[in-house]
Amino acid sequence: MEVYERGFFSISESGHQIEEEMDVRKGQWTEEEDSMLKAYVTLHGEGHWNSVARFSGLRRTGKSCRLRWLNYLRPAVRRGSITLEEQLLIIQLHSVWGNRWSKIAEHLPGRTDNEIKNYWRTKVQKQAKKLECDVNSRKFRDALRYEYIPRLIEQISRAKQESPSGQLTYGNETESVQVDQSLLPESSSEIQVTYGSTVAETWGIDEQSNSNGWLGGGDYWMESEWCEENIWFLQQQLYDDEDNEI
DNA sequence: AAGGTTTCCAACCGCATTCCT
DNA sequence: GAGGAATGCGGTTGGAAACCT
Repeated sequence: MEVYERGFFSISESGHQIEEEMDVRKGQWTEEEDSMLKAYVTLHGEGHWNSVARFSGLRRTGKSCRLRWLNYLRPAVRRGSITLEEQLLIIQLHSVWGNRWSKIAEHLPGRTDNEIKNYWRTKVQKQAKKLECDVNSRKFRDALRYEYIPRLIEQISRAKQESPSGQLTYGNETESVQVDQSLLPESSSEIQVTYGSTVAETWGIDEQSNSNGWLGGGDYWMESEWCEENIWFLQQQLYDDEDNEI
């Protein structure tokens, strides 16, 4: 069903402000609208979204056109599920910048702020809810630090070992990813997470993996050098992936 | 198979910031 | 510098798809 709403298009032309009232379309974009927008932006470039809305023939607001282009139609947009490296990077960057999604997105080539925000809300916040704590709480940060991140690193490492050529497969995807072994944590020190069993269950970690030496991985995840170094490294991985895809 | 529930993500909304005159 | 328009950002919502009973 098509949804239209009476609204104003407002653009400036030769220094004069022009306002025109017309029906504004809302809701899901059709293929036809997508190709109209794509064609217009390809021809005239990005920006001036109110003009795009007016002159492309689309009955959409400038805001809507911008969002559709940035989150979906832009050639650089990377589709598909978030990879392990990306998950790790998102968690790390979130610990640095909080909910500044666009800032985080800058470090994940091809990913949009919207996608990252959605990932955080649907995946990470869900885990916090299961643990009955706030995402910003100490308890949850520790759960990420001592349980989830080591597990992610372990998975990346395992995938690397299984596929020494650097070809990692996540679900249906095949990606060219190399993980620097030196960034992986040393064997476990003595740190114990008191609510261990609950957390382990929540993250889907079994007894075997709990005792394999990764969990409670000591101080490798401290806010300073490790973080910056690792963020840099993961970024390189992601940029490399992009190059390989071209 | 049907109906209910949950999950996921595209898109909207309002506010903040930047840009332009 | 002021004011208004354009753009950007983050929170939220709605609906389709997937999953469960």
